[in-house]
Amino acid sequence: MDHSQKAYAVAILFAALSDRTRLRLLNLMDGREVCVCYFVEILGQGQPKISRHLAYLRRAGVVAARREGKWMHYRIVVPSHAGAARILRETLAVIREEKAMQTDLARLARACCAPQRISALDGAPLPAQVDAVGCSAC
Amino acid sequence: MDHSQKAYAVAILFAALSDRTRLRLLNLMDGREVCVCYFVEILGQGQPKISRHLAYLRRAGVVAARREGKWMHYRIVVPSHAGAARILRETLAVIREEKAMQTDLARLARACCAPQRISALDGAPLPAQVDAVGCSAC
DNA sequence: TCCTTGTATACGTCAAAGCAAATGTATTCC
DNA sequence: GGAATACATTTGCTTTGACGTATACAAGGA
Repeated sequence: MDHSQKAYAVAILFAALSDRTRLRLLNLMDGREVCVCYFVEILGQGQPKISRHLAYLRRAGVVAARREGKWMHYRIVVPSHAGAARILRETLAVIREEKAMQTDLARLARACCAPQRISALDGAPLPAQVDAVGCSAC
Repeated sequence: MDHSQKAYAVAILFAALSDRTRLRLLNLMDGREVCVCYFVEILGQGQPKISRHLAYLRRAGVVAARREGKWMHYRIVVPSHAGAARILRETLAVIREEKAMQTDLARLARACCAPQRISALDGAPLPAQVDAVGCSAC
């Protein structure tokens, strides 16, 4: 889906960013490609709920998914609308400063150190650093 | 209402910004204090609709209202949450570049030149420049 | 006091979006 | 091939929000 030419691009981005769970997901994906099972573990919320919010972000063109065997990896994509890209970058910087978001990241880091100690993550691919790129589908 | 201490401050701001009409209103208020009747005239939408969106922005702590006789003036207030303030500033800068937003501003400028030629604006107080300030109620 | 004007809110309707629980699908392991 | 795993989607329900219409409120003038 490409909202770049629409005058509504900015409003659509804001709708995607107007939910706490989605902001937490984006914070975890900031600079990383993360497997769904990590989101479920870190946020401590049901898998269907996580999946629904990821689908919302995907429809809004804010994240992209990649399949690797049975695992799905999500990463942030830079919106093709330049203004939306600026706002997203600023947003990520702002939420990074929140205590709760730092807690999420700390939990992610800790889980990555010993994923085999968390049964749900045993065998799952580790989050990997990525550089922000545009969506290949756009 | 003070959202500054809530972890939800950013999500609440985004909800306020996720509507096209509200973005247009904010764009018109950028640097100006504007009377409701001008919004109705420039956007060409029903007065209750405008009023409801202004109330939404007020509840979200993004704008403040001031009464002058029977006229109500609205202006942007800088959110007390520092991150929200940054995002709002960035947002205003982004939408300012949109063609449609510039058209709105041009219509506002033209209406201000000869308000007496537009019956709905005859006698109404002109928009006046303001500098962005915090909400006095906070 | 009544009337007009400017603005706000209430009401009813409709669509979107949130959640939990259940079900479906794709992939891997044995 | 069959079970198990990892996600996605559907279902049913509730909440939220956008809209138009109608009405209430507030201020100023007759």
